[in-house]
Amino acid sequence: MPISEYDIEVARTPTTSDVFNAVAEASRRDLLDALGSGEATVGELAERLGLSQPTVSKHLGVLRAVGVVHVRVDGKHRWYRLNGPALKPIHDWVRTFERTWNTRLDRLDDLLAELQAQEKKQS
Amino acid sequence: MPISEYDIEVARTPTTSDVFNAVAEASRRDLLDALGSGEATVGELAERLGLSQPTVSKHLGVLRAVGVVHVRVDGKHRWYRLNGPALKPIHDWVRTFERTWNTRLDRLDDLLAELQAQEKKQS
DNA sequence: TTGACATATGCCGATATCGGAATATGATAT
DNA sequence: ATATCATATTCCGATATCGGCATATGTCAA
Repeated sequence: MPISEYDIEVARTPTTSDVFNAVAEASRRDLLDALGSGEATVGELAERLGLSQPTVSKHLGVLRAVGVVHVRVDGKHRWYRLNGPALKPIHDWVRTFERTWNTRLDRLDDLLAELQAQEKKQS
Repeated sequence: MPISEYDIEVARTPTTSDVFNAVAEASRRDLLDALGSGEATVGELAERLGLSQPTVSKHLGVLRAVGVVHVRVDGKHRWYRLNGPALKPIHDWVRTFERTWNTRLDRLDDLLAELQAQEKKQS
């Protein structure tokens, strides 16, 4: 009996369904961290993180599917770069729980400390 | 040939391995959102979210395993409550990318808006 | 003790994951 | 045209997921 394409069974949620799932894997978080310092090539990332090339390509594929990285093709190289804003949904969600570990004043402290650090840098 | 207990194969990362994995599932995020307004019972949560009782119990089990919820036993009821600080690792990680979508001034705006909202509430 | 209620647990089928190995695709240089 | 380098894709085995359903555990009340 042919299975209808209409009744899809959702067992595990695909990693490409949203950013939360994509980022659940530690290696993928490592990749994003590595891309924080700028564009990088698949080979570079593989060496830096000690992962095989296919593994890195696959992980980048997932990250690309949810839009958290972009690619720039350059000859036989592919430069991957971070697309931070795609992570905002996570930030926004977790932020609603911030009050449970931080008071408003704590956050003000954080902000001031940061401004000071910035001032130092620019002087 | 008997398989040694020492060579465990890690295919998919278990949802109980860390908070990131636990929170990857949308239903579990919904549960945490629901618990944001205070303690709740398994039955209450099941009805509020339109999930079956076993499903809720299992999800809460995962959330409890990573410490993001705590339980209080009360007769035949079990009151689950949020343990926000367990979400901090997520916040801390995603925060390092905040600069990619928010400028310092944007965040100052956010803070001020929040303080105003708070003032309104207390007046 | 028996029964009703609240929750946890076990088993199942369908499915998706992850890394490894092999191979395909694609671009550049000779 | 061919060899080489960089990356993507496919197939595989082992494993974990998720919801449904049935059932076990545990608590209170009559």
